[in-house]
Amino acid sequence: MSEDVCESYCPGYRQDDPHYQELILEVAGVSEIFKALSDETRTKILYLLAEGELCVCDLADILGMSLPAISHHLRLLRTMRLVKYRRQGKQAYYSLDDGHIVQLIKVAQEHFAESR
Amino acid sequence: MSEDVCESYCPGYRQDDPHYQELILEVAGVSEIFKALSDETRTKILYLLAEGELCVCDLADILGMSLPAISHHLRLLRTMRLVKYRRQGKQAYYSLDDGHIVQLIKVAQEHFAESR
DNA sequence: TATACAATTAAACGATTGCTTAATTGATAA
DNA sequence: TTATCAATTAAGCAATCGTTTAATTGTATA
Repeated sequence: MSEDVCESYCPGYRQDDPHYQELILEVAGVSEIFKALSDETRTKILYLLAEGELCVCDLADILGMSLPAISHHLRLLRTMRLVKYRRQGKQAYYSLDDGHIVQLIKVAQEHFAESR
Repeated sequence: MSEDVCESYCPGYRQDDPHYQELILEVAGVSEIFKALSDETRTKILYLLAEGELCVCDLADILGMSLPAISHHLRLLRTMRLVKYRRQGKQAYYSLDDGHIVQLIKVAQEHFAESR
């Protein structure tokens, strides 16, 4: 809890300064987006769909995973409005619903490449 | 497993096309970065440190959490080379080691704001 | 010295995550 | 209709995660 913090605060930090509280409000909820991308399978799914729509079994084949596993991830991405789908016959074709996400992946990609 | 995929593949997808395998290699490992940001506390820590260095007890005070909890998160961010620290007296002052990360947070912030 | 305190570490826990297998739904084709 | 197959859903499970409490380390000061 916040009771057992040091009593001699660091220079530059004022406990009564609302500045820091405003800062953490700015990023509240943002990590939800990162949570969607924190799983490698989901990052790959989104990156693949950036090329064009794919059905669930194709994704399962490309990623070497089971249909339920992929379907599970797609449901999460669906509820987050990151992907959309259309049914055609037996298949369900998934595509990106939010193109910005791929930009986010590409930015992270650059950082990842630099830090090697 | 990849055995029970549909045998009638979707139009546009060729199983023997190496293109998709190359694609998923491009993003392999990238989700590590997102994992670091998938926890709201860690996102807030990085965002706070973008303003300037802070010691552990200040972070604990600002975020209303215990010292061990904050220390735990800082260790993870440290091993990922996202933050660095210097010791001065009893305190340990943490600061950003990778400024790019904040840019990543800000990009996500825009997307988050747009999707509301 | 001895005491105080910031910080880290260790152990333990409850909650969440990602996968599996099995059952179910929905749509096409025989 | 019946059979087939893509996709989803449900239940169960191991592994991981984030926190807590307690113990430990390291530094400064009385």
